[in-house]
Amino acid sequence: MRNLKYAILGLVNREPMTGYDIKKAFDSRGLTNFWHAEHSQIYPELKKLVAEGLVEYETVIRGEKLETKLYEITKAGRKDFHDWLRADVEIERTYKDIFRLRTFFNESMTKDEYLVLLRSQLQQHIEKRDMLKHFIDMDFQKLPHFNSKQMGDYLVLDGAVRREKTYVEWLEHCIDVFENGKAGDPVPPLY
Amino acid sequence: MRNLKYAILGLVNREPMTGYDIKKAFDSRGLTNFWHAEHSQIYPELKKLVAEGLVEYETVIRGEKLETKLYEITKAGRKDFHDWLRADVEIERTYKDIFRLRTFFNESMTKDEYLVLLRSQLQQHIEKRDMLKHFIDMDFQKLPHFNSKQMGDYLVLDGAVRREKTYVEWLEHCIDVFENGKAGDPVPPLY
DNA sequence: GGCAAATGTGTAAATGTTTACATGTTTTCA
DNA sequence: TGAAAACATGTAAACATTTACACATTTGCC
Repeated sequence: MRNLKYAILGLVNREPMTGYDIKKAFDSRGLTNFWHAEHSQIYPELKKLVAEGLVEYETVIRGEKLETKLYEITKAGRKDFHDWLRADVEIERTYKDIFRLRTFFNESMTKDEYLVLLRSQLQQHIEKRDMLKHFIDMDFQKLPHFNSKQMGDYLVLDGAVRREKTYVEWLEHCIDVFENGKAGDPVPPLY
Repeated sequence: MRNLKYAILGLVNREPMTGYDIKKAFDSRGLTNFWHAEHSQIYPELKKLVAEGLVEYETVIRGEKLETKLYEITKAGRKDFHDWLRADVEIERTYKDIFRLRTFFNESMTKDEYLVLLRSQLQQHIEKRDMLKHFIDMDFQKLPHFNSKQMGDYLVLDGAVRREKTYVEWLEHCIDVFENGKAGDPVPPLY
């Protein structure tokens, strides 16, 4: 699949970067919601991309003697990335989620034990949702221009807020079922 | 993390199963939305769990001579599983999603190229949402009883429907921005 | 000036996951 | 009765990811 390859190519396609910059990008507010990699994965991948001729680097001295490598995408890299980017692909069958796995097995807990877990998750997802909402309100008071990197940042942040919002609603629904629901009640309409 | 370990323990805790049954469970409507494993991962993991004394098996002959292994959880396995199940954990920082990664890089496509991708994703997510909704309407006309495995099935299916519904709304928002949005328009309120 | 935090780059080992290879039996349906 | 689909179990190799080990420089702040 080489997803990391294309994540890196896409970042380096935006502007020349060091491996450390790429790592920071994967830790950043927008990207970290739906992609991530450690530096121990990034540096070997960059090496591989150089070997494949998709990126090249220039050694830059920072300060007195700290050597850093500034990676730039090549023509071949840009072609490869663009082909990947435009590919129409099937949606993923599985989005792994460990808390939902726990929920699947809730029968092995008491109501109260499960409610403790639900409330903890709820609080965390509310905090995350509000933080993301705050970011979007701060940075995107106006719709970004098309074909700006701000547009990509905005759309994925917006998606992350929606995702968290829905996670919160689902957790609230689970809590409601366990606190107030009675076996035999009809399932409330979802939409 | 040993997530596969606990996914398998949880299934075998419900009832004795063969490796093949576990594989089918991971392919089933509810579970496959948030957890999955191939049989090449399941069989070695079962071997490991036996070595750790968390499950044990009985060889059962099916038909004339087909030997199958029916796995059952042990007391130690049940204890280990229950400890894992009740643990209060932090929410995941990253839920990887390749299409959102593509969206992050949409600046490198033309509007029309990106709209083709968006519409294809939209159609697939609509189909999935409706399929999941259909499942839930068929199987859960009444709220399942607490501490039944149907309750777990219901809650995660409900979560999957919500997730798909929100994914559809996000894709529609992206399409709307690219079709009708004008740079400088205010961001529509999200909630 | 000193110290902490951030910048910067790498490797090694362990773990997790997918794809391919490999084989055989049983059930279902035409 | 024959063929296809489902049942059933495994290993090997490649690929992906995390955690730990390892080291050095620069910046910001007190």
